[in-house]
Amino acid sequence: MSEERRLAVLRAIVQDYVRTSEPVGSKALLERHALGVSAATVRNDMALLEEEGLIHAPHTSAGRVPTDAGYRVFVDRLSQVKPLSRAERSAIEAFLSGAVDLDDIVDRTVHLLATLTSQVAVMQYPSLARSSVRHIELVGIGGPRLMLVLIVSTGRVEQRVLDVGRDLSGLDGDGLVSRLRAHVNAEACGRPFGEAAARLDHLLAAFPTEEHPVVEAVVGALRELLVEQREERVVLAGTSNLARVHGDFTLSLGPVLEALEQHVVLLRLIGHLGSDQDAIAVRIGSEHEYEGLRSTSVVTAGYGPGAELLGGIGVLGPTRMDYPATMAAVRTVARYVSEILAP
Amino acid sequence: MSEERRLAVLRAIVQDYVRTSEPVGSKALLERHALGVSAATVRNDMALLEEEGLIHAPHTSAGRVPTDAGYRVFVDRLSQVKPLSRAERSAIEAFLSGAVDLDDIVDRTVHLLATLTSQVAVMQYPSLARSSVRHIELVGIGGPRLMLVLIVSTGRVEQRVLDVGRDLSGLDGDGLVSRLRAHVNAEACGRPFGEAAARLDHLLAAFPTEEHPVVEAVVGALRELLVEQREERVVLAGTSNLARVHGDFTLSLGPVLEALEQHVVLLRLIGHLGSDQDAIAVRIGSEHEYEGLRSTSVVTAGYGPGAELLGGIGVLGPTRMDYPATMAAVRTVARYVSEILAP
DNA sequence: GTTGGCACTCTGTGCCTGCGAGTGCCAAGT
DNA sequence: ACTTGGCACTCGCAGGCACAGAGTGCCAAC
Repeated sequence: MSEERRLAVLRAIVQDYVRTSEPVGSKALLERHALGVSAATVRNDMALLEEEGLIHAPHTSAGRVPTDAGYRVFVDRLSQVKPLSRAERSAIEAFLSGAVDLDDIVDRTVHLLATLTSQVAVMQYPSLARSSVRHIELVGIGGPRLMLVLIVSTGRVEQRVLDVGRDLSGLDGDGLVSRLRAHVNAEACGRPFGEAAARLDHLLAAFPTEEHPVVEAVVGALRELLVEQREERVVLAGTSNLARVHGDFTLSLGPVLEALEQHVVLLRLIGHLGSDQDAIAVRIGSEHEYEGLRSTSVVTAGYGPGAELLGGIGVLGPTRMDYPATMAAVRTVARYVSEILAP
Repeated sequence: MSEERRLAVLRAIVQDYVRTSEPVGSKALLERHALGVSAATVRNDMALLEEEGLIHAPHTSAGRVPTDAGYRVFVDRLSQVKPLSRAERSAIEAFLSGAVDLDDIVDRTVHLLATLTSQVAVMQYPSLARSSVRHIELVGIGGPRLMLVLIVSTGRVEQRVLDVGRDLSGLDGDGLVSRLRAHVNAEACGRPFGEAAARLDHLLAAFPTEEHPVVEAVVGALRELLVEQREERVVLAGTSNLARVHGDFTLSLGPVLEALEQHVVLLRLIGHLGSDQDAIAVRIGSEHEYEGLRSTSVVTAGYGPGAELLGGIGVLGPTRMDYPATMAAVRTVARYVSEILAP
């Protein structure tokens, strides 16, 4: 019994099962794959694979189905990411480079990935925490209310309205707002979030005492925006693709849809990738922490210009998915997004 | 045969069917509803109702199920929106008033509505077209690139980066940007979109000829933002509730999920409401234009401060839904949102 | 116009059977 | 020490059948 052939059998089983979504038997295997041995031998190998926990028979006398562990071995040792065709690559590039906006980039990317893989695509917005401040804008919007706009190096914009407790609409107010704007930008512009937040502390000294309440309100709100690195947004597309897979296999949609709604869960999913830029992470079925996703697999990659990691994108589908193709799609799209974000 | 009683029978059928989701027979009806007549009489009435197309028997000798037309009659003539309890109302108010942000308001609203009704909730962002300009900000972000930020009266922010074809980073550039900012705001601030866009045309005259290309680029981009009233965003929540209903009834999820992904479809759904602020619109099953939604019903209402209509919210569920309760929830939430957006 | 009764028509369920796919194991071959 | 062919065995699944139950439609009587 060669270890090598046994793994070849596993590979064949995974490939066939992904194609047909039906348990695959020894005979069917021989028809589609030139293994050079007889059905009986394959059966012996299958028995061993089952003992190792890599495949599993739904009932006595049905074909075999890969287990999560089986897919794991397949992904780690038996498959290689198959590169996309030239045509696909240029189509991707064309589609993505048409984007006008950060929102638009994100939007196009998830849709692209969803169509490309016919599965659910997820993308994390370029993370605030890892970005720097490009500009801060203050705008009086009537009465004591002030709008803060924070423009991030990635092109993302965060805004918040706050009440400074004093009417700013007069000329005095305008002057104060202008001075604030200048000082705030001088301290924060171009710096990464953590640093910018720290430097804002020294700002108070530059203003007369009677203006301190206003300055403090503004600085406080800005610190919140910067430090809190709040709600990292996630966008997804292709949910309807879930219905398709639901059709031909027992995948209860409820828990999965719930997971997709809970952005915290999604962020964990995408966030937990290694620091390595080019690595593709695959989480398979029971490997998931979140219970509702135990019947799905997720393929993720990080993106960002150069070695910097701004966020992650990924694809979610049934454990029975075409891993090589999906991994290729995710990797390629991640690369193009990185390029586009590179300014 | 009194018309009145026949409708009472219809009402009873709808109520029972909504509760049990099983075809309701004449005998079962008598047990739960005091109609004061015998089963045979009910059967006669049912036969007539069926002739009118208001109910329908899945097979000979199963109970009856309301048709879409039946639901229509029920909604229009047989039900009244049942007001929410005091406790519910104050819970809603508390939850919504905790919002800090426009994004947050929208987010909380959809989630609230989804939980309240256990169905899918949809909300249209306060529409740009019906809003006015609060402020426009121009920010040079290095080289020839300029960021436009449009702040809308509802608190929404739209931004776009554009290339003006000339380096703005020097002192000259700063001056130009400042003048542009001042002029643009003078023309557009406080005006509704259409008007603001029109007035921007006269701007060119205020600048020396050599600056015209830059001014034109900026004005062009602004016009696009204002006029194009592009992508009106829609947010939804509660998708996982679809799985529940899928469980106990034949509702193929695929087309519905597809519809939910196509924001254009959703906008149509919500947008097509009468101009009347307080009206609740109900579209039932086959009344939908979009085919994928033919097995669902949608309850929508408009919102906005005073008589102004800023957008719509709605709930989507199976035709077999609790219309009075859903309508009550939608209406109440719409009112609170209007209040919150009022200031 | 209402009621009770009766025959009829369905569906859903449980049970049995036969079929076929696929396995496990064994004994023989290389 | 593997590999191979053969054979008995095990299940799941589809089809056929009878049976019970729910519900209707219709009719004759009130």
